[in-house]
Amino acid sequence: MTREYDFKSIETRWKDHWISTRAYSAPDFPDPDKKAYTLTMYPYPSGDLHMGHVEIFSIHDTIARFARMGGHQVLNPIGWDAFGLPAENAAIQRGIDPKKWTYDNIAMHRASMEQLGCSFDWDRVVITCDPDYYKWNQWFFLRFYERGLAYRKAAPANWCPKDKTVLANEQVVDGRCERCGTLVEKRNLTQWFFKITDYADRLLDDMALNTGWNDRLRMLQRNWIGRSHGAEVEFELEGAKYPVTIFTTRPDTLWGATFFVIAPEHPLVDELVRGTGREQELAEFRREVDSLTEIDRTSTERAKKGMFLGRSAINPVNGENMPVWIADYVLMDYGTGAIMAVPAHDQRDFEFARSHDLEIRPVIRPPQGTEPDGASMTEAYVGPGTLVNSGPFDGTSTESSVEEVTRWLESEGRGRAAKNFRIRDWLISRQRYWGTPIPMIYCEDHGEVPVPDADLPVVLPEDIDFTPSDEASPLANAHEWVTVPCPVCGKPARRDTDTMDTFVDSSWYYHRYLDPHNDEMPFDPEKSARWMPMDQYTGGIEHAVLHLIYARFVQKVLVDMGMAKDPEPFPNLLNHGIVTMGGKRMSKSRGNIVEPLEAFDLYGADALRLYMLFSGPPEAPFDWPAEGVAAIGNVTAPWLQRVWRLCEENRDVVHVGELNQGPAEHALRKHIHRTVKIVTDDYRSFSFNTAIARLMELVNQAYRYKKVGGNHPEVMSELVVTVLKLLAPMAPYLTEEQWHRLGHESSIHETPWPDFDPSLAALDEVTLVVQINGKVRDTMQVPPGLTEEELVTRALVSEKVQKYLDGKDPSKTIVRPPGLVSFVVG
RNA sequence: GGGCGAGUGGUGGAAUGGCAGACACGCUGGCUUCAGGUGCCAGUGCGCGCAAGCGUGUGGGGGUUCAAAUCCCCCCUCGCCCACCA
Repeated sequence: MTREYDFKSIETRWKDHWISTRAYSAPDFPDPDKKAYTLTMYPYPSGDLHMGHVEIFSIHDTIARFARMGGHQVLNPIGWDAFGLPAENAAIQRGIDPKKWTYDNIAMHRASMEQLGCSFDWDRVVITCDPDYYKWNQWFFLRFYERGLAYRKAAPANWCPKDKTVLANEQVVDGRCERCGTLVEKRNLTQWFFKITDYADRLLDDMALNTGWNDRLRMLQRNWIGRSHGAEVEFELEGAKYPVTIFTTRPDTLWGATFFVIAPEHPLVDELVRGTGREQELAEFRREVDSLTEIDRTSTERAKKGMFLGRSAINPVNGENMPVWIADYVLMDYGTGAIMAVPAHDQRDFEFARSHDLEIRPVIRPPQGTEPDGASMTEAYVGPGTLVNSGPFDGTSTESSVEEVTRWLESEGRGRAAKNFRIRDWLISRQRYWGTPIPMIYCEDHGEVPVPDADLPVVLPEDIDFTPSDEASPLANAHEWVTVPCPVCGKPARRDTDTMDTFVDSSWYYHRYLDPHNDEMPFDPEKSARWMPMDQYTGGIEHAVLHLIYARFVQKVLVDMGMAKDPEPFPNLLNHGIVTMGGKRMSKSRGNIVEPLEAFDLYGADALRLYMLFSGPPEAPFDWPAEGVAAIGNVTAPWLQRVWRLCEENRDVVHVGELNQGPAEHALRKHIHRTVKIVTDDYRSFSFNTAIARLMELVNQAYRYKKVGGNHPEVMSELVVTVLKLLAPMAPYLTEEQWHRLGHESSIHETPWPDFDPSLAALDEVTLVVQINGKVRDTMQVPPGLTEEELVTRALVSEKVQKYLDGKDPSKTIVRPPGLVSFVVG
């Protein structure tokens, strides 16, 4: 009796069963040879799950379940990135308690994850807004402070006027706030930083250890860290007490330096201008620069503005005087904020020299042609060549000149080899409420005093007015909380009222899963070492320069603290593409949301999972078709029905007697074993769409076999069991249900992955393709394993081939076993 | 301005030097059905042809090769990253 595939009751039943039996709980101490730590980036709980989550969870859960069936002990935890602005904004706009809002959303998320069939270990949930978690953010902050890796400084910071908080450089995209798109302003503020720049070299060099990263991600990080090699050179400046250091990647062009430029904000500028009578002019120039937005200021389209300071600098290589300028194209926060200008060989300097009538002196002669002439050049020459007008280095090739000049500078005591980085220290202070309080106290007598470990956590006060303002952080409104005795002297002091960037939370959470209930330490390094490094991480490419760079940095600090052993935490990372509809990110205001709940209701979790997996490779972006959820009803839902019926119709087949196979059975068995081989490879390379395609072919073949009267019990039994197992990681519910209907007591997800018999998986004929002059002229079926001579003989038998050869002998014959012969004739 | 990636039927995609379009969706026709839906079967890149077949075809142009979606050069389009980065 065939029963309908009632996915609703099946999915609900198994979901509850897996939860109540804690089916996916992992041990603390796994067998080192069998452990597999699979993780997906924890979500931010703003509302319920959306289709982007569904895609990543479908991919990720398939990977975790495949590892489990492959005989691994799998740790597959989940948690929530629960601090952050959306909770606070919901609170401000709708008067909801941010904590309640967050936990309500987490509950919705969790229900949807369970419904989707995610094999998470629910005993290890980590929620970052829980004091048991953020206590350890504070503990790490104090350890960083002790190691000189957390420091406070006044600096121009990126300020988002809408969110009313500062942002890290990584959170500013094209001069705008990454979250809300508002133009970012610069503000001078005293803020806490983590010294990620100390780790810049290691962050770059250790990337080689991340063998399971794609090139795109590597490149994004490399660009962001932005290491360049060159030299630091010291210049004496008239009117300055100390020499000024510049960084250049082209020390070999030093003899072509004809002026010196400093950033307008450089602290030295006031000192230099004092007494030159140009103070008024300077103030005006700065006002003009200040009035520009960051976007305008850094636009290469704009003409470069500058002002002569009335001072000169001495070129250390030849003692020449060069005029000192300030110009808006020199940036305070890159390099040293000062440059030597070589207009003949740098396009920016060239443009500036032309518009301000400064000398252009070529010092590189191109390999061909003549020495450029400064007066007639139309653009800077940046190519290779031979040094000229360069004192002792005349005649040196640019291939070696950078190195040689640097050595010379070092021996003369005028400079040294240097590296420069684009990456800035990580600004972690936020002037917002819903985050980890920074555990520092400011005392009139003792300055900044760390909160003693014994007083952790510094708990976020509740019931305060958290409306943000331009003047103070919301926590400043918690007057009773702010005022605290100084840990040193006991006199009244004030707490830091800023909270930490939420990326601090996510930079070490993957260790907390390994010891989630520890109240003595953030995690026991022993326990962590049993599961780390992570075996497979999955997440979005949008975190390429945010989470992934911060977490790698913190991991390296953990190594230095002796709390971790692996320099790289995530050697294998799978990036999934973004999910859109009509090419646009789904959002309520656009009305282009495809709802997971509707999909669960109409087609079931298995059909939804399978649909996401079948739509293309995991890395590719995924654009929902216009029909929305209904697409599932056309694609994977009917196919699952087909699988269901196949199982039901063959449920009663049992092993009976000898395996007397006819040719049809033999062909079908071969198909089964070939499918196991190919689908297993597809799983390993995350090619789930083709794995599903191969399973569809096998199921089609089974229906065809039955249609012609095939009914061999053993072969059909093997087929049904194999299809169920190969499908189990992707469609966990249907396969579990059918597994039990076949009479098994235990879960299909705990059974071993199927093996294949290589002799059955091998093809027993191959298609021989015969080409003449590069065109396919005939194909024929031949046994595998023929020698090259035999293949040629077979090819020549063909009438079509003979027709195209037209009696001529091939002038060339190429044979590529197992199935290609190519003739070339006259 | 620099760098990286992509461009294949009506659609999602497959093939990474060796039969282009696997597997699906859609569409067309047929069977089942009172009908709709479901289910099942067949066809489906384009051109000519009743068909067998022939030609043609992976953004455009050129090249390498017996053989190119795949490798190389130029161009176009789209996406992403970096960007007055010294």
